[in-house]
Amino acid sequence: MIVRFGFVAMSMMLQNASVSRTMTYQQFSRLADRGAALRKLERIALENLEHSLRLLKHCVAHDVQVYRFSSKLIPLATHGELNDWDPYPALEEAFAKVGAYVREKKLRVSFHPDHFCVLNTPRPEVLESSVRDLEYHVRMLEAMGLGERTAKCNIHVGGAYGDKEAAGERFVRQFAELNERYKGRITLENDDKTFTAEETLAIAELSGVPMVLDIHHHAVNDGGLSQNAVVRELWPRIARTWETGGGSLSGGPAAESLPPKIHASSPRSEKDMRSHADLLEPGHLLRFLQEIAGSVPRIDVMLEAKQKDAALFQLMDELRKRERDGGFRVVDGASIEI
DNA sequence: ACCTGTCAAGTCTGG
DNA sequence: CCAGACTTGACAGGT
Repeated sequence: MIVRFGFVAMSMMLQNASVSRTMTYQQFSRLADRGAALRKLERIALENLEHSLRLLKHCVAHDVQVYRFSSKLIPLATHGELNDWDPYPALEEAFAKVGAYVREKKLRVSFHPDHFCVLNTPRPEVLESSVRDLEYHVRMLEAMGLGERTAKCNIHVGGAYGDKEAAGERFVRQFAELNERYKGRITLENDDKTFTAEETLAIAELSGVPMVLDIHHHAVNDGGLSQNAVVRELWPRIARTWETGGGSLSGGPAAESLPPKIHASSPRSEKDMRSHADLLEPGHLLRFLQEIAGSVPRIDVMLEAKQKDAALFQLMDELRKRERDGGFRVVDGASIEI
């Protein structure tokens, strides 16, 4: 099984390469000339896109093929007071350039809309803004020219609202009502407080979307399910959610589908088990990979460590040291065979 | 140059 | 019903 490692958004190694530069709404609204203010937002977005391309080149230079874009590429993009603003004429070229590079280098990229995108909310106005947030992310992938088979938006199920079962059912119901354009883009990830891996998987299966297993979230929110049971009972089903490439309605030939993806991070400390540590302690991840090694030919691991790319390269250093008797082979700067 | 409170957005808890 | 925590990178305004 080939394991590729990736990281999230920013680099701790490149200087002056922020991919999340922004402007507060208060600052925006203070500018007298609204047109000029919008041009300023567009210039910030262009800078974020240029830096994203720099990040991708940095990835390629170090064999990294898995990368998650920042969600903050276009500042204030989904703000209610800016509904009339279309930033794309100014950004089309920059997005196309990023997308062309992704395709040329065959990178696997994604977005992770954050906790404001809650598709299982009981509040209509929150659902509406969640769909707007989804539209924002999907539109960026489309502007990059990346198809739904390869470029996804990963989200969580959402809140429990005092009745987790009903909340899960509401996700399935409200997801089913979404435009096909969004459905084919979504992957679902278990979270660290509410929806466990088992619960998330059931919802992902009903919705026909791939599931991203976060093994750190599972460790702190396992719902009483042992690590063994995850490997034996859950993993084969999780792997199956990836076989159609996402969405039973939009499923295509398996050859076009993505390898399963998991998230890995280490707890910050014994007292603070949920927060992410600076680096990844490889023991837990290696044991998990070892146990599922026969199940799929490829898997991608998104590292969610505070030190981002630096943590990935530190991990690879560590893996090179353990290679001899670790039961795996280091393939290149960002992948192993296990 | 550096530090601190704040940021558009949601949910949960505790008062 | 409302304030504060949660969480994150970066801004904004101060020294």
